[in-house]
Amino acid sequence: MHLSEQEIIRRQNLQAIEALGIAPYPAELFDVSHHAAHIKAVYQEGAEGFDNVRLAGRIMMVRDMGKACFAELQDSSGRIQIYVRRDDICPGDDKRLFDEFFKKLLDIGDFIGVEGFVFRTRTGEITLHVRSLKLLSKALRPLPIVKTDAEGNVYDAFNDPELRHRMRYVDLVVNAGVKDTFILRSKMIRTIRNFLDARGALEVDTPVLQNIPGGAAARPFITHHNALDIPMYLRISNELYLKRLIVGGFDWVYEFSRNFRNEGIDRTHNPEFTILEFYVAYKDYHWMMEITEQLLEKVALELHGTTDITVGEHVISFKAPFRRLGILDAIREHTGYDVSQMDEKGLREIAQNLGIETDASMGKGKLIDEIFSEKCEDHFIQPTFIMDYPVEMSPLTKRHRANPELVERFELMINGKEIANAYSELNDPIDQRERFEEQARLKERGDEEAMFIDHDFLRALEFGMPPTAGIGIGIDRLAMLMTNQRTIQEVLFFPQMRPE
RNA sequence: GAUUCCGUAGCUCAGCCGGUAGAGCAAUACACUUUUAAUGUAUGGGUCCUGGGUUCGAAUCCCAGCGGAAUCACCA
Repeated sequence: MHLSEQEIIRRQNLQAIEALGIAPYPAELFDVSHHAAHIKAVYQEGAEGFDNVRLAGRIMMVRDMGKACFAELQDSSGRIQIYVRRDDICPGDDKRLFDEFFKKLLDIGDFIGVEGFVFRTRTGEITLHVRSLKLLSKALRPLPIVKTDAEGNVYDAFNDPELRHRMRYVDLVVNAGVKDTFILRSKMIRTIRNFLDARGALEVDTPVLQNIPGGAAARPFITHHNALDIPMYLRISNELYLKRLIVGGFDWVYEFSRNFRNEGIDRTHNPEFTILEFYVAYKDYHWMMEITEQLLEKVALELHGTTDITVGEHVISFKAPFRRLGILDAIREHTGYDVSQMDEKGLREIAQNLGIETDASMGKGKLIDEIFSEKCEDHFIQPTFIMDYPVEMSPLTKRHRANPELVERFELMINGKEIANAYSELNDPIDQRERFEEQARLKERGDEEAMFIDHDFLRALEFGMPPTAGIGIGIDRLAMLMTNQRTIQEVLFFPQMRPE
């Protein structure tokens, strides 16, 4: 095992600490009474309750002044300065606890617990004057120290994405703001959960390991069940299970579903990701648009106190209602072509005029989808419901009430990206069987993402499913918007990477 | 999966017309009793990603591999 100079020194310090009779990893609890941020927020001179304060955290910086030191202690809430004077922590003749242990053997990154009283230094810094100090855990590796000056300039930032993501624990300790992103993500999920629960929705758990990976068009991860000796799949979607629960008589079910798709990794894709799905009986996709815009408006308000959210160069308004636009109208708006009455041949010509590569396998629906995603999608920065997709692309969606070539589907576009996908759910079991059979034909022709036929799901539909609206909302992408992050890796604690 | 760029001290980076490996922070030692990213002085620290090749000589040039980033493809 190769150790750097600094690691060797820390191991020597560890041994020296033990030689002084001090436990480097004590077992007993340390009774924390306060947190740094709270003290800094509420402390006033002469205030009660600040004379027996117990804090615990990492030492992040030491300013050595000889017989006294200033140090910065970082706990889960933030940093606070502590003042350690030799004669306070070593009242007798034996000064080793300060001269040896504190000044020489403690390192940046070590966890300590301190007890003392809060005061304000002559430069105005709220500080804990330490009366006693205890080592709680010794750190054997040096942290990359990031410094920030009074103007907010950051020096020596720990900013290599590979190291930050592989060692997120270090990233969280040293990079201010990383924690805040994840706290905001958590608050976002809590807000959504509260919103749904308040309306009577039931949070449910459905299988992650599935026999048939249904509900979406994607390549699954395959595994194997030994006792049953059958292949199993990590779910690409939980859609078909939530619909079974609607068949069973629940009015509104939801699940934050961790899905797995065996596809590329880039700044908007991770092999496992989270989608909120919910299904509501007796509703349609118009109702779903209303509840979705209310939900997102609520999330923006809870997280930021405003509906205007800054995302990169844009300010995005989450104020409901959002714009609604048919996909064919969107194409007319951004290409000038009216494709509503066109046949496949006409669509192919237009696609080619627009510089889109086409091939013979593309049907009408696929061509419309291509034209939209190549030429239109990027333009929808403000939240927009794109509605009424071609039927070919949507095997689980009810046909449009007024136009049988379309389906009652919308995708919510924000910042040029799809954030949500929703339908009036197909509940006609005969139509559903035909659509599955069409998918099966595509699969036989080599389309790896075409859907499997799920006979049990068809059986469920044959028992009868009420008219239902359903939606999937990309939680990671929504978190990117709400935290103004440009990569999915920044909103996942441990994004997938190649093993070291 | 394709293309381009990158990989040097614990961290951030320089060095790359081939000629003994550099800086700042961090570390070590000493001095300093209230400091605010950076007190002063001194010191130590590197399989220059890995493996091959060219060369008298490679961190530097060439090839392959590994890892990362960006763009594209697939997808949410």
